[in-house]
Amino acid sequence: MTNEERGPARTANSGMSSADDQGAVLIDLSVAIVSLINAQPCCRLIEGHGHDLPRLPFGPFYPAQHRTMEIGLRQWVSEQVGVDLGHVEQLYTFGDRGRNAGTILRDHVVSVGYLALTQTEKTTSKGGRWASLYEFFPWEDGRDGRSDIIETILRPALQRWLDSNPSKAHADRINIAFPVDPRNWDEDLVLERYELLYEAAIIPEAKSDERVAELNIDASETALIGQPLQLDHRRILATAMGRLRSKMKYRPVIFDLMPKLFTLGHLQMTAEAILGTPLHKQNFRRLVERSALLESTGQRAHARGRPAELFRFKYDAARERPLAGLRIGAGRNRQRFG
Amino acid sequence: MTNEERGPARTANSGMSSADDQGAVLIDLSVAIVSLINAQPCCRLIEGHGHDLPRLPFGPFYPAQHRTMEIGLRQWVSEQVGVDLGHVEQLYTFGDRGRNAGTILRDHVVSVGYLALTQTEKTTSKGGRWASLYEFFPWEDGRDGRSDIIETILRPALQRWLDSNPSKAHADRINIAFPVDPRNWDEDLVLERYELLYEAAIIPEAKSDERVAELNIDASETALIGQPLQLDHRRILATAMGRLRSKMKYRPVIFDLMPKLFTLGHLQMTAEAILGTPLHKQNFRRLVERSALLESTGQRAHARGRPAELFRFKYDAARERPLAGLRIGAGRNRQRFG
DNA sequence: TAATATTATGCTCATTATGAGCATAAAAAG
DNA sequence: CTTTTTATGCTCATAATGAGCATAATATTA
Repeated sequence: MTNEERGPARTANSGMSSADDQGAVLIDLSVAIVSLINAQPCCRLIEGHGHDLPRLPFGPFYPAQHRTMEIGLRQWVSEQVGVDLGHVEQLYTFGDRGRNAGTILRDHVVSVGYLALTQTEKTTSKGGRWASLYEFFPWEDGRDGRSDIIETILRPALQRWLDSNPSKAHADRINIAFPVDPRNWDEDLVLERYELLYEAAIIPEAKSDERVAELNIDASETALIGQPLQLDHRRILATAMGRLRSKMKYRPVIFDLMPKLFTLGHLQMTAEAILGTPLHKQNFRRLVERSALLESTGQRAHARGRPAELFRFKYDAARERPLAGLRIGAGRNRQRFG
Repeated sequence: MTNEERGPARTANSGMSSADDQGAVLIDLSVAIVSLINAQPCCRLIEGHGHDLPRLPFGPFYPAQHRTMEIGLRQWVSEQVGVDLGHVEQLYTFGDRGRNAGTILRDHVVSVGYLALTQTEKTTSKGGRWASLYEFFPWEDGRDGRSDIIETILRPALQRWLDSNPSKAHADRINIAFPVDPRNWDEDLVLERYELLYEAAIIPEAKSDERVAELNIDASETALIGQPLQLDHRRILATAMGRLRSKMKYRPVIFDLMPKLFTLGHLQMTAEAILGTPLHKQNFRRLVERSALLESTGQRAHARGRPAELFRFKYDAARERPLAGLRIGAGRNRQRFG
């Protein structure tokens, strides 16, 4: 009879918080709080002090105090960051030792990453500040055409990496993450792109990894490829951004970023900001109308140009079928920038 | 200056495994190992002893020994269960205290759930046995028409729950999870259905929850709505099944369940077994051919009927675009059972 | 051996979803 | 009053999808 068949002995008998238990671990909850500010998708950031880089808000999870991790998360975010969260979603649990090497964190910390959406008006702005997601991933913003740094910095650096270590698998990954034909760009692959750049030692955080010797990029170029963060927070942010982009297409989560009343133009601007890609206005309108997720108020918004109708998110419809989001770009490849 | 701004003090100074640290936690890795056996999607199960229910394989994570959780998982699964895993994917981290109440587990255990795919031939079958997923979720198998127990047992019980606690939100959830028109059945919603039945106190495991008073269903019917598992393992299994069904549609993970050579009929049977729904044979063939994920060997398989061509998974194609899976049922509602 | 059952494969057809663009409307800005 | 700007309505070609008809090639069995 193996130990497995008996069940995990350590949990079945006495206590488990004895100091010499080799499995004892602390749990941190890290959260990417995303909101839309001035047409930029932003996240909440806590300033670093001294030599420390900025970081995401994170706090400990005390299982004795909170029935679930999400409850704990909502509470300390509300208290310490001053933000009331809308949609909250668990992303991934990082137990990777290498990524914390050489930092303030000792071993045995596992961090659970979360994505949270909020609307800026619901914020009282206690701890930290808002920063655009594209400060960390400049190559992800393709609203005004694909960023130059892809061709001028990233692709050459990736090529150097590939040359020093030729492999068909690596070449394929580069072609998927950063396709030569921009029509094949897949905006969901935020994490895949980040991990590729990390593995290729282009991202400065890779220096902390025990498996990486030295960076594959000049110090002068480092500033151009995005703001680094503490620990693996930039990775968590990449996970959050990828998940949000992907989820937007089949669940109506975007409305957690919108105010009560909004125009279709505003909604489209929000979608474009998150996806980092321009959308065809008439088709976007058709999509939204067909989704039946909105209801029109009689009112109209006056800004520039022709006044637009003000819509409201139809909560009932959302509950009836949370299945249908805005299926943006679900189908064939569209032609972008034309 | 709040504690948040300073950074988590407890991680910044001395040790963290002191016995009186209120945040110390043990981490268990639980895994749904899925394989296809006799046209049934199965998972590896460890028998319970005495009063214990069967359970999923799970083992402790020792951060000092394994660089990542996945490495730790693969190792003890290989040693203790005797299975070499193919695709491995983290599902969710459960820190929910309520779900463990009244069980052998004390507080402060957080379990990280995994989905793993394997091919039965790679198994040496040390610990445990294989059990069909549909033993735990009989309502999910719609290959031969939607199961009777939906109408005879589940819907009446859900209705009783709704009556005792009327709410539009609950009514909507029922309609989404168990739509009256079978064409609206969404096979991905495995977890949503399980959680609904759990909340409605139809699933026996709900008895262990500190928030649930008594079951909403006769003891005589309990046996018909699936085998219960220890702790929250049935929930993990539901998460795994939902994730697998959903992922199959955009990533070629199904090939981790297939042998080297297979016919299109075999592939379709596998897809149907996982999805729990019949598929149109000619259209399935068209889909697979268009995906360009397969390459034909010259060989043919002789069984009953006309011999079928044997195919092989084209590993290169997969690497070149792991983006395209078998987009089964990605589009409009198909007519099932006609 | 001939008929039948069974599985595989090729092909058509109608419908819908999607990408793209033309044209017009209604306001603000100059 | 003209220009600019944003909103909105509509068409068209093409690709994807659901459904089914027809035929091929084998095993099974009467």
